[in-house]
Amino acid sequence: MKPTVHDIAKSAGVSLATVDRVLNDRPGVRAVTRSKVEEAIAALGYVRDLAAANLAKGRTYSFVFILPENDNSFMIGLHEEVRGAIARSSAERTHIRIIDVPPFDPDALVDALEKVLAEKPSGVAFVAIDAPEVRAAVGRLKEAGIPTVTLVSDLPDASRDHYAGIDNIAAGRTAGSLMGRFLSGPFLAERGATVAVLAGSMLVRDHRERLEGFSSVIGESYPNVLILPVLEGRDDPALAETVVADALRRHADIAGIYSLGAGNRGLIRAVQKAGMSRRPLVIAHELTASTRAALAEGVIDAVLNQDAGHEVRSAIRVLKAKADGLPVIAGQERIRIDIFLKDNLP
Amino acid sequence: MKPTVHDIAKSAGVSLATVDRVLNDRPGVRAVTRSKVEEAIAALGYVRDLAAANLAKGRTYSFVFILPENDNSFMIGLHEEVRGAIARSSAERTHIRIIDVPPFDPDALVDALEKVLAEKPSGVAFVAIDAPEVRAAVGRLKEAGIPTVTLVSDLPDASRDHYAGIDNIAAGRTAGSLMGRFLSGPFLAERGATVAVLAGSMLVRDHRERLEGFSSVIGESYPNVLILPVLEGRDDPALAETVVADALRRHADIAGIYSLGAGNRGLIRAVQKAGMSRRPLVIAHELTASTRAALAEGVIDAVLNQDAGHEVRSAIRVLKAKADGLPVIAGQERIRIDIFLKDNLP
DNA sequence: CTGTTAGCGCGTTCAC
DNA sequence: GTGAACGCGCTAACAG
Repeated sequence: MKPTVHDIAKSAGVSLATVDRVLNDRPGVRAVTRSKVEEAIAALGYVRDLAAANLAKGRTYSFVFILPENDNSFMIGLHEEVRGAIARSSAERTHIRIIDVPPFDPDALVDALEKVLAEKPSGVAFVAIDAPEVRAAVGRLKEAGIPTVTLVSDLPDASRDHYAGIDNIAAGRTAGSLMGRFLSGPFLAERGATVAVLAGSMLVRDHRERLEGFSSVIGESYPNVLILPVLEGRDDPALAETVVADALRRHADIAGIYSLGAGNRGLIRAVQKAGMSRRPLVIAHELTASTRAALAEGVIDAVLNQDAGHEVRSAIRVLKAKADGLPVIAGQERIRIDIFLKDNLP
Repeated sequence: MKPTVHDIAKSAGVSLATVDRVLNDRPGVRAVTRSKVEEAIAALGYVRDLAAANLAKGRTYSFVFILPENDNSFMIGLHEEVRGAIARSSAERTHIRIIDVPPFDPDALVDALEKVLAEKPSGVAFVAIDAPEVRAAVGRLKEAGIPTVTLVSDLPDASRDHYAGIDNIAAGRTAGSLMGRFLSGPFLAERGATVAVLAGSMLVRDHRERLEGFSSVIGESYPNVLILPVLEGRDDPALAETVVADALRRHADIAGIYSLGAGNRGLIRAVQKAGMSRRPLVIAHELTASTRAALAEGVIDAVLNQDAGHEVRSAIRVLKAKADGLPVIAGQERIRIDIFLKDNLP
């Protein structure tokens, strides 16, 4: 039988209340008594039953997700995953709330973080914007003892407790590797090839990192590949279509396109309309309805993906663990860079 | 406040015991009373607190994992993951036990399943062998109301409740696609290329399925690629080395190797020793210490992987859910076909 | 058929 | 400082 507080009390010759004070290290216990209890705990190999403890405390975890009200498919999917978690949370003793903030707006994010701080929830998850004010706000949360998790986009050197997202440099490198290898045959040979990169904005950290990874692999391993100046589509389908169409017109020799941001609907349309004799090789991020269809049709050749559902569930698990002062299972919380070809679509 | 059994009892004008009988649909309640209670439950939107219920019941889930005592890295890793789960399970009210069985031995597996059936655990996970006796044994477990999950290798048309593993046909197709695209440049062009396939044994279903997927993609999309007769290495490094070395000697033009089973240490040695002017393109399964090193060094070009940790955790979650009659989160239980290049190694 | 009562393992008053 | 007693939400005896 697993030892309980009763066993400890008996073994240490004290009462339940004293054991409890030691367990939750509350004041009002003499050092001698305390160590007696601690010995008993160690000797019996006691592990506290968290479920029973939470029941007795009537504890309920309250988590807040701060999400940008972006209207690209990925962010919409992320919202949905959080809503799914909310729907399920009735069964677990967990309350989750979403706060929407305007995208790419550090001040709005800081405002939201401040409001959250006042509520003193059990934990906060948010899509970070890489700005000093944001880091300062996170610091205040940490001081208040509120666990924080960054979601999708990280806040380096900050005091967040965990990052639930992919390694964007590695993602960019992976894209570069695939691009280089896939191009090797039909285009590269001896002549070299030209590649376009479509980003949302170079102001966002994850986009910068992906570009960095991509460029470095191309530079190291595929010197015959020329990368054109980055196109910025602001994660907006309409704008993306325009800039891609324009680029395809001006550079008839574009052999590949790496889309490292969102707004892929526009990219897909531009490629389809271009009606080139030989389609460029396209590698994009995030598996959505449109990228999935394009992959199946052969308009896109590979999709790198981060599993939003995994990110949300992971954030919740980590926040709960941090709130309880428990360790996490590292392997379970590592967000993979999924690579999808048309052959391994889920 | 979340409604409790007390609220229902009051609202329905009955006692706690009656509410409990209805909730766990136990006999001894008049239909009228029952429906009164059910109405109250629906009206109040009651959801039972599983943690409290388990506490009261003193319930502890007991799960059994039946694993082949194979000594390849993947199976060893799988064992480790289960042991990790066992280590963690002290905190949760869960008991997990491992039964080792000789590999590729249907009778031994059936024996183990029978023994397990006698114990009446809360659930069973096992690496299936595709044989009628095994299916029959699983049927008996189902009749006894014991949830079953197949692990890594499935049992089609059987009454297992869930399969925690990858889609091996899709994995084979993915390998085929990568092989075709990666080869397109340096070799294929117009001349065509020769590819070798190394399997463990064609008697195992997952190996057969991978080959099937691989061959069909090559056949459909890369008619210039010639697949040599399958080499069987019995998942044994020494034998694998022999057969691969032999194949490389006899076919100087081998441009690619797809290793769809285990024993990759041997394959890697053979390729390294061959000292060919131009190394064949190698795609293998399962990320282990040796395949990881080979990937980093460029001896292997891509590794398809199934996350053993995910499979084990998923199996446990599913077994628990089935034992409680609860639904699972489909997205969380889908085992991905991970693709690793040297750039996205975890 | 139905209700009463005593716990499950733990946290929290209150007295002592 | 320390201990006894009650309750969290639920189940499991045992009465009636």
